[in-house]
Amino acid sequence: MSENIFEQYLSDKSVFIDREILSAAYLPNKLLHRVEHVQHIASIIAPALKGHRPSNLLFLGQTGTGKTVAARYVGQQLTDLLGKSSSGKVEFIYVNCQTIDTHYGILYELSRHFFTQEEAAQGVAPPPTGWSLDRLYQTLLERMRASGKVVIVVLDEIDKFVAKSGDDALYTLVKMNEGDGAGSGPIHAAANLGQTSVGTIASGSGAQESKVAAESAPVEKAKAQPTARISIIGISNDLKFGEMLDPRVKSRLSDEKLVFSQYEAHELYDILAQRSPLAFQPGAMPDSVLRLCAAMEAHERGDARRAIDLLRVAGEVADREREKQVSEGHLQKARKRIELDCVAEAVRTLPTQSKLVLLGVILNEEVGNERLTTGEVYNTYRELCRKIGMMVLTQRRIGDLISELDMLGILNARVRSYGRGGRTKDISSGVPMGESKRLLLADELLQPLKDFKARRQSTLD
DNA sequence: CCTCCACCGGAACGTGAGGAGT
DNA sequence: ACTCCTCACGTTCCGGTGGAGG
Repeated sequence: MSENIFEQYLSDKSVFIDREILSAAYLPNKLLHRVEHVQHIASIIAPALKGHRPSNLLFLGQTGTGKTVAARYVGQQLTDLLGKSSSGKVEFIYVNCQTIDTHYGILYELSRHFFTQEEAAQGVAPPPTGWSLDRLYQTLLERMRASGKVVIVVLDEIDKFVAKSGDDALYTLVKMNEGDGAGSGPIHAAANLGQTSVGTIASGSGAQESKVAAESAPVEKAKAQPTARISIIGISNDLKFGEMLDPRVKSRLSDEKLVFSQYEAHELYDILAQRSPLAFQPGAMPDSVLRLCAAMEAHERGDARRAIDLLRVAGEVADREREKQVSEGHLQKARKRIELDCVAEAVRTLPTQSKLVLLGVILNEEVGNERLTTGEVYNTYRELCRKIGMMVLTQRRIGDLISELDMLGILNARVRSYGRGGRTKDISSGVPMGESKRLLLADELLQPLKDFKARRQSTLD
């Protein structure tokens, strides 16, 4: 065996030319079916070119409806243009709040655009950790002012940020450009609402630019210092985001709201057809497969990202089967695989207690116990806990865990009444048994349960 | 129509971890 | 180092309930 085991893969022909085209990072040079959105956004942001602060924006819409790509696209266009005219008076910053979700983290991220590497080396620039929030905030604010730039910050998945750090944190961001003629009205009301942490920061900054937050003597114009001009574009796939926000944040953030709706089948098709020739070898991706892919996804959620993923995975399946062309069969297999991956991921990342509950259900079904009730699942769960020395939670709590698993689609549980038999949940597993059991037992803690058998319920006779 | 089972699910409370300010 | 606050996760308590069987 002198052949290298990887050689075959090297020499293998792939259906792909460039797989990256089908990744989330790829930004097409023309955005299909979002032309109006993009133009609207451009018209709102345009004042930045003249040094004015644009309104804040909120993009709402479910996943894969083009929110992020639209924002990035506009940012790209903007920086392209400024690159040519070399005026560089606008700073466009994209932050994904899924990875950066703390108050400090975001301010630090912004600061990185305003300090050079030398400054960071000299210790002048804010470090990734270590400073107090207040100091970081002040330093950044000063630098922003001095730069004279209009700063446009995209906060993708802004709901994650708010969930983690609270709307206070968001408030301080939105408030960075206070003193900017427009929208300086409601500060005083806000100051009253202000909670401790924001209170200190906000009033600190306010005092410095003599735009006092304390309700005494509001000085109307503080012209002496240049003000920071920040505009925030928030992106959320929670359509109700904003409603739950503190009113003072809400009123400032959602100057303009833009809703992205789901793509329809023909739109998805166009999007796929735009990328396909760049991503696949000529002839490797038949039109019929594109149409089917678009139709399948449109039927589910109209999520362009998923449709593109699906196409990529289908290509990978075809590659593995050494086919030169992607077929509808590959597409079906790809869909199954993606689905399975989702479930597997969900099961694997469950907390141990939930895993035990799920395992309890599966073990019961294995020995043929149908019609599981909360009580029965609880009994099995308790035995499992004892076996591995886990703390046994109360039935009340387990009831909640079962409901959570139901919401995740991992279990099916619905409340049912059996008359004198009582009112309880009717529980069954919603995932393939064998596969899930294997995943659960892969957890070290659950290893000792390998050979555990649930007791047969002595139900009806 | 009334009972009564085996839970459901809301509310209030306890606890420990972790972040932020002093 | 210390205090204060918030949050996630659980517990205890308890009124509520759909519907088969009397």
